[in-house]
Amino acid sequence: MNIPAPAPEPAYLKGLNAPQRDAVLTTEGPVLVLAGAGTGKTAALTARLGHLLATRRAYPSEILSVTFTNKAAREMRERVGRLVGDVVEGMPWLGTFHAIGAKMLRRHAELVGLQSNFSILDTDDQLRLLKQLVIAADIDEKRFPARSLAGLIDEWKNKGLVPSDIDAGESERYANGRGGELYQQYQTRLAALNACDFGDLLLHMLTILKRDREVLADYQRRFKYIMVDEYQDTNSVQYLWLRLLAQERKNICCVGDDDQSIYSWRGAQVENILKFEKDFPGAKVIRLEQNYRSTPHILAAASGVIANNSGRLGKTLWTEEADGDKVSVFGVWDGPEEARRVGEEIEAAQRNGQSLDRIAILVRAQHQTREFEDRFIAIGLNYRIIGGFRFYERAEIRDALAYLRVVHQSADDLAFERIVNVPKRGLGDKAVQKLHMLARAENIPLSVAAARILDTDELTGAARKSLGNFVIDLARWRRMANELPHAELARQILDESGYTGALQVEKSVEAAGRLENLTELVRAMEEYESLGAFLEHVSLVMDNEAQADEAKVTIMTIHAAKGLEYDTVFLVGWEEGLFPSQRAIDEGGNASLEEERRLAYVAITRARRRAIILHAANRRIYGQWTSSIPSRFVGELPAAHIESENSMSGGESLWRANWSERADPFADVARGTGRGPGWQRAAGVKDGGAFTSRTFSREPTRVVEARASAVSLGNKGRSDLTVGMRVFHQKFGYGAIAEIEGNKLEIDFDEAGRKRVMDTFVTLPA
DNA sequence: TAGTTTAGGATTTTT
DNA sequence: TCCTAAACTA
Repeated sequence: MNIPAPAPEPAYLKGLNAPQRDAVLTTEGPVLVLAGAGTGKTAALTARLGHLLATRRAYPSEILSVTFTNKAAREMRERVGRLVGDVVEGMPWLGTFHAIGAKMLRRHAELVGLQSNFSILDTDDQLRLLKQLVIAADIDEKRFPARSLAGLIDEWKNKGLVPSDIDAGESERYANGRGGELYQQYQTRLAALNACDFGDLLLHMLTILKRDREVLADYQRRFKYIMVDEYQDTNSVQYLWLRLLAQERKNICCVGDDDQSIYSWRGAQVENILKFEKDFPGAKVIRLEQNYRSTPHILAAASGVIANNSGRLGKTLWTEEADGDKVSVFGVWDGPEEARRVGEEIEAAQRNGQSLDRIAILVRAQHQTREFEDRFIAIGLNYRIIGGFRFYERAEIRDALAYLRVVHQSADDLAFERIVNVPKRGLGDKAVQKLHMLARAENIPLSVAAARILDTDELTGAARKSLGNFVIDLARWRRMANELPHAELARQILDESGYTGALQVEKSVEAAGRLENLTELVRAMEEYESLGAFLEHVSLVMDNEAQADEAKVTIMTIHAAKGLEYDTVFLVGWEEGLFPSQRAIDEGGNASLEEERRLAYVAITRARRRAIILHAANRRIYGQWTSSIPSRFVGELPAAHIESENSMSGGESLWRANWSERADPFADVARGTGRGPGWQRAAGVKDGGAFTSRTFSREPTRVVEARASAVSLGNKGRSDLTVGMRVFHQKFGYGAIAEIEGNKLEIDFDEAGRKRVMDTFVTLPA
């Protein structure tokens, strides 16, 4: 008898549980997947993508899948690739919000007054630009730091507000109501620089989608399916942007976990996930609750802590894993002892055959890493710190990139300013100020102003000669940009500019490292098809995966650890004032504390087998020794799932004396509320992998060439000047106009003799 | 213009 | 305490 063979199951469904399958197979209509920590979210998401492709519901180019981090995008691309093969290479709309925003914006740049080769400024450029504007607006930068304006503008952009949306109340938040005005000026300046910042990548696109029905309709038609990862982290622009795009077909699938929302300070709106069903009526909500990562004790500890938060969507995580070890809580005397203790534990784990790669130390704030670094150096333990300085943030890399930016996009004044005197060319503040003056008066980029000022006597001697050479170099490099492979171009620029030369002369250890970094940069360039594509990559994909050579313990912030997992996790510095941070306690009220608690939840759920929580009784903060009490989160851990130990040299009594004598609301850290459902057990989902993204964006239109002579450009001069008139010049004093040629003047100065100057530099005598 | 001193300030940071 | 950015001096 023939028993009908069951239909062969597609490979991408293998190993998925019922709700995961549901998430994969529900392709039509809005879907919200509430995925708790370690519940196989990425597996479901990638399988869903694979399913859409394998069943030919959509071509790769018809699926929009957005993530927040490059790492997540890379991982998804890689995993989908494994499921469906090379088709994934053709998935042009898989990426971070910003990368996708940039890609779209390059196609429609002219709709918001940009050219398609616009530069993307990083926060450093942004700050320098704002500083200039603040000073120009005669605002006391001491009282109203440009940094806070930057934060404010960022916030507005995250909310989807353009300058005209800023009302008086909002504007009040900077320099007595001048916030809106400065925001407007900033945007105007960006347009002149043919540049935009990170926020603009999304905000400009939102403006276009709202204003241009054709463009919107085109994308709505194009994207048959939309998938969003980490939905709890979306901010308002991202939300509005998604809603517009999904409005037509409504095939949107958002995956997230309200308990892991830890970026509200960056504008993320947990509300977005909470109101999904309202935004998309008839939405199907799927909960992934089986945890494949951690032991029951770890899950119980995490659940016990997060249960103290209100307004959650609520999930009940469970596992099939065996009990394992209870969560350890160690009280130690001070910071150094904490580091010592962690070091010992790690060495013990190592002796048990555990790889350092599977161990992590999670800190609340970056500065906590130092203590461990010091200790690990002392005992010779391999470690790696995530965060800190990234490759593309190093000064030499940014300098090199600035050279390339100026060559690629001549209006990029910020890049020009950065490198005009690097290496030292004797072009200091004064010379740059003159260029600025001319550039502003004539409404031209600095690099053009540089060329024009040479036709005059504004600059003399060494500065003039030096700038002359620089202008000639720039012009040559721009010419070469069209002829040479871009990596070769970069090599030549670095060489001919004297940049590498200056480093070679230096002969210090750092200089040698910098040269190495530059070599590495040039090598990296070779992987991109054009200079434009490379620059796009570095501005958006500023993470460089640490290459995995030897096994190392990882030290990083909890924020950086989101989405990762380790066998053994040390959670250090669980003290009031550190975690939760003092800021969260003082400001922001309950909402801030709840975010800290979610952070604690994220931290605990990174652990697969062992979680060790530490708190010190004394800690040095900004050089001051301060005694501290255990974090309230320690008290929220369910007693049944933890094991406390006090390893302080002075013994328990001393420790207690230390903090119980201070009338402290948390001195009675209640350890035993006996919270926590009965948990059970599972397998592992692993993060990781590397993929070097290669980007789109063909070489843009020819760069605007800086001319050595301004006359040919036919600038019209000032109409208020005539030959014979007496004028005043800052440097040369009084004189009479002998000749006028466009915007350039020949003047016989009383003291200085005959000079050529730009008309913008002279004034009529009073 | 470039090197040196001093005052202030100091979470988390996907892009 | 320690790092960065601005004022200061050679």
